[in-house]
Parts: sequence; C-alpha cells; structure tokens
Amino acid sequence: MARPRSFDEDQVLHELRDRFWDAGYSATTLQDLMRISGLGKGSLYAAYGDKHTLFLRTLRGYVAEGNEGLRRTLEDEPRAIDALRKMLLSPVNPGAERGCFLANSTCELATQHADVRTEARAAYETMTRLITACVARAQREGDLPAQEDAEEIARSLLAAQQGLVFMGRTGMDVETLRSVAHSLADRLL
Amino acid sequence: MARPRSFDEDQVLHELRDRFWDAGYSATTLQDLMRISGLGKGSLYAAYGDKHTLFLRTLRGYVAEGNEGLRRTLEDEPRAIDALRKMLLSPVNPGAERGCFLANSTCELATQHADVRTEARAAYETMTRLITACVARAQREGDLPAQEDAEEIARSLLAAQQGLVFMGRTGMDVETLRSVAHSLADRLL
DNA sequence: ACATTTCTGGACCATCCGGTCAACAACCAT
DNA sequence: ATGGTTGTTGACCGGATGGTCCAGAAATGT
Repeated sequence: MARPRSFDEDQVLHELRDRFWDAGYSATTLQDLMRISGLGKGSLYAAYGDKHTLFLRTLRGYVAEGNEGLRRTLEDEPRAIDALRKMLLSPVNPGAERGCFLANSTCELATQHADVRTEARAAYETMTRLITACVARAQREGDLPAQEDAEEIARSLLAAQQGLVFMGRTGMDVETLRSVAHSLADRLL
Repeated sequence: MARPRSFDEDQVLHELRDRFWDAGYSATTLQDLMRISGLGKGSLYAAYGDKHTLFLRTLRGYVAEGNEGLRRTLEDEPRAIDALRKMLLSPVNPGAERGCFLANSTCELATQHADVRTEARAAYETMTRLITACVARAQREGDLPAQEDAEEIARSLLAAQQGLVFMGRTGMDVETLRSVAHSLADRLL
C-alpha cells in the first residue's frame, strides 16, 4: 500500500515520556521532543497529535504499565503480606529522585487539566482495588486482623507509599528513606 | 527622599504565590504576574528581580509561614499526642485539591532546579525536627511508647501526611480523605 | 517499472516569552 | 517651589513557542 513508519512508535513514546517525567509538561518544548525522538515536527504531529495529546498518551502508557506491574507484584508473591510489604518499600531505590511520573504530572497539572486529574483518580482507584484484594488475601492467610476493613487498610498503605515516593522526590538520601519505609511497614502491616 | 512604593510588597507576593501555586512555575507567564499584581514589568523586576527569583521568594515565604504555623500547632496543644493527630489530619479540608505549594513545586521542579530541591529538603528537615520534639513530648506524657525512636516516628508521620496531601491533590473526595487520615492516625499514633 | 499512498523534514506563521530600557510621574527634604 | 531621587509605565528586543503546511522522499502492490 504505502510507506511504513520508519520508527518504532512505542519506543519513541517511552523516550519522550522520560523527558516529560524529568522536565515536566510545561518545561518540555517541541524542540526537545524533536531532538530526543530524532523526528521532525510533521512526523510527531502525524503520529501522535499535538503536544497535549502526545503527553496524555505517554501518561496513559505509564499508568497501564504501572498497573500491570503492581498486579504482578501483588499476585506473584506467595504470601500476600510479603507482597504488601514489597509494594510499600518499592519507592526505595536509587532512582527515587525522579519520583513517579503520574504523581509529578498530577502535582503540576491537576488544577488546570481536568483530564490529568481524571487519569490520576482512575489510576489510584485501580491501585486501591488491587491492593484491597491483596489485603483481603493477607487477612485470609491470617497475617492481618480479619475484622478490619480491607479497603481502609489498602488506602492507608497507598497513601503511605505515595508519601514515600514524595520524600524520595525531595532528594532524601536512600538510607533515610529506607529507614522510614521500614518504619511505616512495621506500623501499618 | 523619594517616591515610595505604591503597592504592598508582601500582599502582591501573596497574590503571585497563589498563581504559582495553582498554575505551576512554567505555566505562569509574566503577563499573568502583571495582570494579577496590576503592576508593569519594570516594577516587578525592580521590586523582586527576575521570574525565578520572584518565584523563590514566594516559595520561601510559604515555607516560613508553614513552619511557623506548624510550630504553633505543635506547641499550643496541651497534649502532644493531640497535636500530632491534628498535624496528620491537617491535609483534610475543602481546599485539598490545591495540594501544598511546596510539594507541587518540588514535583514540578526538583529535577531541574537545585535551589528548589534544596529549599524542599531544608523545609522537611525543619518539619522533622519540630515533629520529633513533639513526639518526644508525647513520649514523656506517656501517650507514645518511650522506647521507640522519636525521629523515626516523626518521619513516618511526616511521610504519611505528605501522602494525604497528595491524595487530596488527586481530587479524592473529602469524606474518603478524612477516613484515610483517621485510619492512618489510628495506626501510627 | 510505475503509480499510489503515506511518511518526512523543514520552511513558515502568528504569537508569546522573559527581559531591558528610557522617558515620564510622583514623592520628599529642603 | 524646586531639585533630587526613586517608582512606574509601556514600548521594544531577540529569540523561542506551539502549530500548520507543502514539496519531495520512500516504500509498497500491481
């Protein structure tokens, strides 16, 4: 039929996402996107639409991957309590200063872009559901008190985890961060 | 000697801060700042320096006020445990979607502007010290186990509080937010 | 080989950006 | 009243912005 794309759409999307992640939405210019992808303006617009649409695609891709990763983390672990602990400790890693792409974007754009707010809320509701299921499993396995509300515990865990993500974003050193994470895990689980 | 300022420097600073708060740094233009303050470009530059310097002044003012407010909250309450509870619950209010100016700014700018990162880290260290002192008081008053590390508890509380601030920023409805906050308070205090 | 269709790159556009500057206005001390 | 000093304003600047568009390149099916 016709000439095919000369680049891998998903790979470019990942590279551009990294830029949005590190620089934020407003501070990322079309020139940045061109330089990083190696594509011309026309190609970018033809493939992804305008800057905001492109951004939303990278964000949605990130959320989808994150949800899938969380689901795997929570289901693969033999003991649910260990999975929850792993989830809570996940913000502790050498790349913590980058924070979370979704969280950064939410903080930057939530007031002005309703679609980002919607995306964020949906993502955290999904995560809450996944974590709630895992909490319920931990209760069945006898590792968490069965009389407590599973969703309430899940939401507390998620909030605590987001707090850790944020402390990482401030540049808190990994050792302190790890200590706080363990402390929270001990108190909440 | 000469002509005095025709505007209140601090009041203008507060108005401009609100704009940075809601729109973020990059998305706030000089035109916005002019429109909101009612001042010309020259006046803004003469009074506050360039955009970034002006932004840092609003941020530092916010941090200073926040620290002072926290200090008062923690010291005024007769029982330290009540003060800590109040602190943890403070992100629950109708204006929660705005989030925290410092947190929003950190998420947006931490990667690129070292001075914002520095400001954030300093602010959270100060808050940690204030909270640690209050935790120690709660231990002396017999409301928290005395053998635990006060700073560790303080950091956990601060992280949890920041997590709540963030959940508010996502637009989580106030009732759910309050429920999570109480749940965290019950588990951590 | 060719025609068709799509992709590609860059020229082009109007607008807006942050920042400078000089002319003018307002105020105070004398 | 006047002079000196500072504040204020808006015009102006070079460059960057996001976005459009078109001429030509490239790859496919025939």
